[in-house]
Amino acid sequence: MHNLHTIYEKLVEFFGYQRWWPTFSKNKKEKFIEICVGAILTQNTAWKQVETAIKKLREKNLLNQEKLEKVSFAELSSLIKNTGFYKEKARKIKAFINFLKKNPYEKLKRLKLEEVRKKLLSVYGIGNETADAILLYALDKPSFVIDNYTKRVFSRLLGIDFKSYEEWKDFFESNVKKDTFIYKEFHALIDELAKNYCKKKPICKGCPLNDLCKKNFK
DNA sequence: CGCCAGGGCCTCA
DNA sequence: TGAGGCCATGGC
Repeated sequence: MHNLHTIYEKLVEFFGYQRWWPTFSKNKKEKFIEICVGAILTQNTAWKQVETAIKKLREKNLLNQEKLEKVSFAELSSLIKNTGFYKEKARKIKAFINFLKKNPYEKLKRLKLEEVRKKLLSVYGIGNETADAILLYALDKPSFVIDNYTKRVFSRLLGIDFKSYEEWKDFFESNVKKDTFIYKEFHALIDELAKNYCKKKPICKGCPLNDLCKKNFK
């Protein structure tokens, strides 16, 4: 049993609450769509690129189910071009919108986490991380999100290295209090640490977790 | 110029 | 079930 809460609290103290997922939309359903689309667009892509693409979609008033269904593949892919893998991502967004026709927001909110997770994973372009991001940030269900940043930070920090996504997820879910707010913040804070300090080439000077880190790069 | 970014699918052992 | 190739643009 690792006390991950000590790490969590140090991160909160250092970076402050992150209030993820960052969105422009205020309307509840638009926000839902924006988070899901953003989760697809950010696959292996810097968030900065996603912001500009989301802004373009928003300016064209495309951030709703009906419009995203109608918009042509060519227009959609051109609007998200800057995020890379743009044809793949346009296809993925279309697949997700199609999924929503049979599984609207209200239904997903009502269903149990595991049931929704299984459904999401069956959609083209939604893998483990994207599914968990949608569950946690778009549907407010306590599903811990594992990304490459999480693996990098914690393999250095604790000297652990699990093989599968499920093992990583289980590790966090069995060692962190099952709380949607904490799951959201913890993941966001891990990413913040990874972007600013625990980079591929780590910058250990000034890292808030220096005294806890096994690697202790100097 | 090369490396990297809030992954996932497909193929092939 | 795991490793490797592929998708691709933009920031630094």
